[in-house]
Amino acid sequence: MAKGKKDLDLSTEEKIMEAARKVFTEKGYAAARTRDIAEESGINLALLNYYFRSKEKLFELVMLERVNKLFGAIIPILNDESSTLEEKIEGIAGSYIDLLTEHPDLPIFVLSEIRNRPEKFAALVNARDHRVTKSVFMKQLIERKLSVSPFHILINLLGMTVFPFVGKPVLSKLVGNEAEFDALIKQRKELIPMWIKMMLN
Amino acid sequence: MAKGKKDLDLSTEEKIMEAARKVFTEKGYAAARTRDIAEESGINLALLNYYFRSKEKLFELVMLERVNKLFGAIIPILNDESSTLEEKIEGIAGSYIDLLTEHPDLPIFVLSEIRNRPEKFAALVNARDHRVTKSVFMKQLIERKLSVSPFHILINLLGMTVFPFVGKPVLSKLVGNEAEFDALIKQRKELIPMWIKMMLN
DNA sequence: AATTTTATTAATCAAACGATTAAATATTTT
DNA sequence: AAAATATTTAATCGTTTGATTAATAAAATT
Repeated sequence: MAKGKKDLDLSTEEKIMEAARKVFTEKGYAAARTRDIAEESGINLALLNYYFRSKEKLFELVMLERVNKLFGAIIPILNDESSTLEEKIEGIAGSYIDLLTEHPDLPIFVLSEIRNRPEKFAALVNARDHRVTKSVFMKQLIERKLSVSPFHILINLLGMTVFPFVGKPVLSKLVGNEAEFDALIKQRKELIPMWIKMMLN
Repeated sequence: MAKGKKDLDLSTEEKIMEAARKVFTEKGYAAARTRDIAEESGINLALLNYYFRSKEKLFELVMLERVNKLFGAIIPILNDESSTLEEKIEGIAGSYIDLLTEHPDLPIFVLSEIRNRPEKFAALVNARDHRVTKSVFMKQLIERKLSVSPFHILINLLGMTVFPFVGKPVLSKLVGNEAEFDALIKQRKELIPMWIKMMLN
């Protein structure tokens, strides 16, 4: 075996990954130090390079996970052949709000890292591109013969759903405290589909 | 005079500020190097510290500018005593889209820096807090006796307006190219007020 | 049991980076 | 014009940071 791991003891390797997820997501690539990750996972600094070759490589793995998580939450819904347009709208708002309630800084992490180094991460997005653009969801929108581009509806759905999390550091203070803000967000699981459906006429 | 500048030749100081705006906004605080800023402004590295004491202090100035720009675009509109609710909605969508078309990475810059160091920048937001919360706009929303919290309307308005810029690196690829995406955004100046007004009933 | 491979540690390297210093040049004040 | 102050430069200092190395411990293989 090339490297005698991966059978049972993902232990050390997985401890590093877990710490990497946390530190990278909290601070972003540039501000995260390999020593932070080592300390967070309770391992020796050299082990990070032993298992992952470099900070950069480790980050790429974390980034890939995050992008997959972000796209993975909607792509299956967008492409479900058996659900109606309305059901998809409910599904997207619902599952995204659930996901982002658990991982509130997922979108801002991914978006700001992509913006910091677009060349590097363009491929990550492009690879998942068509599964949105040519989705059943988009076809169903087109069938409705809207007076505006279907992309507007998609942008509105994502904007109303995701933006509260992106703007959370600012918005939660406006609303009051974080608990009140979270309560508002929970309400939006049902409100957003209602508003979006209004736009379909 | 304590320091013999600020009469005519803001030249050097302003050259550094200009470069700092660009480099910080492009890369974020952590990834921006003082040497980048020096090179970008064509000055000697030591001048940065001579004029601004430290990278940190220089950044604080840039950050303050950015936050002011972001809030400054809506606070006057939110608090205009003479305009109707509907006019304010049109004004916010319009002026924000204009501002962000010129400075597309303003929101993601501010939001990600606040998220990276919330303690440091909490005060910046708090100071401008009440001018949103207790704005004429919010009062006008309350008068409408909506079935949902007025904050939902504010979040929707900001979400639909700002999110396209936050998500631009991803969304513009979905839509096609950047030009098409910009065209869509331009349409939204009139569409967003229409959608928001629908929500007021 | 001996040997080879894998895992882990402490120490350290080299480059990057923010910051400072001391000297030189320019500008302002007297 | 001389003196004082402000501006600019080149060189360099001290840390931080990603990465490596050499030695050791543990595990797997023979």
